[in-house]
Amino acid sequence: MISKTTPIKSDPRVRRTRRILREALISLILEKDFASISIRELTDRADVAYITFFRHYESLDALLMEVLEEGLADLLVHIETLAKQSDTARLETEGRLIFEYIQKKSDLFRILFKSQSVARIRKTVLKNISAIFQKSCAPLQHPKSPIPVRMAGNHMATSLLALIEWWLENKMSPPPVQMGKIYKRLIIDATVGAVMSI
Amino acid sequence: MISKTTPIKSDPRVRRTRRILREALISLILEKDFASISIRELTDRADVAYITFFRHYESLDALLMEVLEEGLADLLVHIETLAKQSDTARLETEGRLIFEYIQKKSDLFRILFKSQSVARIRKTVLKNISAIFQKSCAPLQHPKSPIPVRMAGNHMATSLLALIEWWLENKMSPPPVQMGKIYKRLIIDATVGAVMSI
DNA sequence: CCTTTTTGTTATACTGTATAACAATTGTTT
DNA sequence: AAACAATTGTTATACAGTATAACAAAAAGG
Repeated sequence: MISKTTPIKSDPRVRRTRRILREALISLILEKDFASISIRELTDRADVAYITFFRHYESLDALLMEVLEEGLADLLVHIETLAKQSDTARLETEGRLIFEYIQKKSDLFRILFKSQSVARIRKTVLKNISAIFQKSCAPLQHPKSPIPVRMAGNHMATSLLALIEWWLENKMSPPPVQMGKIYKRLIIDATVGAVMSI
Repeated sequence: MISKTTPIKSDPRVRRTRRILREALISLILEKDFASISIRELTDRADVAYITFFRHYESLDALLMEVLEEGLADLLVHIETLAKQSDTARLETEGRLIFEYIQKKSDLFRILFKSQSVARIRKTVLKNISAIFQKSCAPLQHPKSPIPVRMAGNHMATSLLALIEWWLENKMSPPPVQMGKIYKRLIIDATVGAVMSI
């Protein structure tokens, strides 16, 4: 039996099968809703035996998780470097880089927002982003502010994800340059302003 | 056969059955995840014949929809009266009323946020709230603002829902009075400020 | 009290998940 | 190149959950 928790295997057959299954799921999920996809449908698309799926993944959810985690990991890196900026010009540039990155991997982000069944994964991403913002927000906080730091972090994180989702639904317009500016004003400046005063 | 699209029926047996099914779903959904609830489980809990469910609803989704729509309708009314306010004092009071209302119907809102399968319903609620904010935001908008009105409305709506969700997860603390103030500053003032300038 | 409607009981078809046993194929090692 | 090990494919089967049909029992309304 193959370990279902260890995706890294030296056997080329295993790597091939897992890759084919991932690709098949992505192609299916961009066509129809995740909840309506069956394992049989997936293995047919992947041209792989039905039972082979179970030899690698516990469920479709687990496969989807692998697909998303694979691609979403470095979004956090982008946001982290961005959150550390305090210089206005650099803040806008880093904001632009985020939206350019999303543009490049838009298929993946569409899946993250479209699928109704990835709420759990989305929540994990949210928690990570929120933690990053909290760190950069804490020193700016007014000591008597009525807004808790955790709340401010959550506000910025959810706002960013919502902005990204809105942008994807609107055919990625306006372009990243302008989105960088909007991001700075609507999320960073606005929240920091609300948090700095009493 | 009973019409599945007309919930209002004079027959007391029908009203009773539908009410029992709604209550059974609520009690189940507060115990476990919606996705893991089967129709058999529901009818057992409701002490109703299995087939009776299909005589009234097309799917568990449809039943959940009815449960949520029933209770969420007047949240929109609250938000609408709130969005029309421009007076600072009244804005905070109306904000407080929203969170007091959520406190009263917290079970319902927990379901809205908890269930992974209600993304569609949540999206409908979001669209409605967004439309309300857009209307009240449009006249304040600077003509040369880089932020589209639809984006601002979406930002305020998602922020409000995220704030409510965060609040429920944090045992409804701080109390509604303070949440009203936070709402005003973090969502209304911050967004209006971002939208008014160039 | 009699008719209509709803609900319950039982049986059945169907879809999708999950696993087992064994054959066929592919990769690795000597 | 041959031998061995691991993976994949084929076929069969058990099982849970959805969905419907036919008929009996119960409840509602005139």
